[in-house]
Amino acid sequence: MGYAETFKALSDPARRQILELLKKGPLSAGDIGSHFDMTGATISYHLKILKQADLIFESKEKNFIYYQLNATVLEEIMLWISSLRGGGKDD
Amino acid sequence: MGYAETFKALSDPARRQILELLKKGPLSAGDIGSHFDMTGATISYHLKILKQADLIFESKEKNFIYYQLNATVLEEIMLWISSLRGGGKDD
DNA sequence: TAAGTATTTAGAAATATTTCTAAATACTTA
DNA sequence: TAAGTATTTAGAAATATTTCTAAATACTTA
Repeated sequence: MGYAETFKALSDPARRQILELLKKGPLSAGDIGSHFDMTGATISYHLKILKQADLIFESKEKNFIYYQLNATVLEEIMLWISSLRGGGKDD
Repeated sequence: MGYAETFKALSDPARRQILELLKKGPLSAGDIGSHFDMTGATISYHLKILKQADLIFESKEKNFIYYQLNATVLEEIMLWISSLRGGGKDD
């Protein structure tokens, strides 16, 4: 909720990479963490930022928490950027 | 040069507003500043960030420095976001 | 219930960001 | 050249961000 939150979330390389991983499908926090050289606590922090920006959502299953990409907010960002470029038009 | 720089630049409300002002055409640093409740030095700082992110460029004329929007980087950002949503497709 | 696995939360330390004031630069015109 | 206008740079202070370690929570299964 709010462009600042979204852009700030997207400004970190680790968080962008998390989104790219999630593009292929849901992953648990642990799975995500295995791709990074960071502690689980730090991964958890980044996931929280992404969650707060509504860029991902979670679903709990058994002992895991699975994270998924949420495309809705990305659309809004695209619209904002579009309006900047063309004044709302095509190009 | 680099998504981090671009998204970081876009994460600040004042900087986004500067881009929106610039959408209508070039403005001097002073003109831009008149829209904000900040010192000229702070405006200058934000302009530097936007410049470094290649979101704007400047042209000197007389005693003024005029700033203009640079749409090129916005395209790149749009592509990155697009690839996240659809894997490169339409939706 | 007890022990184990997955993840988050709390708190601290290091670093980055934002803003200001004061001074410096750059250019214009009298 | 001198004085004025526009803008940036330097340095400091306040705040925010990122990362860690240690502890807490939540759930599962023996």
